[in-house]
Amino acid sequence: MRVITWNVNSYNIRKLQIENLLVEKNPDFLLLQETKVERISPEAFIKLGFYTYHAGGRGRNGVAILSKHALDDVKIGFQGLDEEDPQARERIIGGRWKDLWIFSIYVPNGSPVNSDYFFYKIQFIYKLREFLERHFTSQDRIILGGDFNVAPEPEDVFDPQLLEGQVCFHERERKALKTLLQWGLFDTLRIKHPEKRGIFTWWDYQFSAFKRNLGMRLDHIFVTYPLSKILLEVKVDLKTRALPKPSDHAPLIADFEDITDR
DNA sequence: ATGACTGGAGTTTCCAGA
Repeated sequence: MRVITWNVNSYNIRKLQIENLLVEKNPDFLLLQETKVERISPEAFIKLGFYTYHAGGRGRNGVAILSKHALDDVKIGFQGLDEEDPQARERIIGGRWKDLWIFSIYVPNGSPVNSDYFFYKIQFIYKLREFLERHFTSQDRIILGGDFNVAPEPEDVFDPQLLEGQVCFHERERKALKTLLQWGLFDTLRIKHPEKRGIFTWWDYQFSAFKRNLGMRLDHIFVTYPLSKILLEVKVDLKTRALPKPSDHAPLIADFEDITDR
């Protein structure tokens, strides 16, 4: 079973790259963020053998799951946040296949640091933990994939001294993310690559950042314990980031043993 | 040379991204 998460930075611009990724990488689930559109027409993906689940808005945000398997109990937004903020409905979509729950998540960017938006970002992450507590236990099979807009550790940014206190690497953001993980989630990339530096999923469009590998690891596939035990490999798809007209994020790919009924 | 990017909205320049 293969899961890919990718912040596409505009569905319209990246549509062909998305189709190529489905064909070449053949995932069971492709989680998308920043579709920036209200609607995604499912026809092209049906032809490739994928169901489309999308929650988006005009011009920004937007999350989707392209799935080989029909999802039941599709959830959009979550209680405790979307009453206060309609945008939360464009930031999380999930569904169930057999006893597996899978979510595509786009955490707010939060810039600038210490603005209202920054604290909304922090609150979003804590509310996400409350959402998990309310609906699941850490023994359930759950995959949370997406753009979390937080680099968890100093190893996850190109220059921790330079970036300390900046958005996406601020102490408060990292603490919130740690609290989320402590509910019972495992960072799949670090299970397979515990010590490696310089593994990133986002590079600025400016400053030839990709070529110089000046990036951050902001996109994650987090899973509960039962899935961590059947994890096979995790890697960043650098080839897609190196294409002409790329997203500023690269796809992150996690492979698992096929799940069995239990 | 002291810059340098991309996408969307919507009309010529601003906002957001991270």
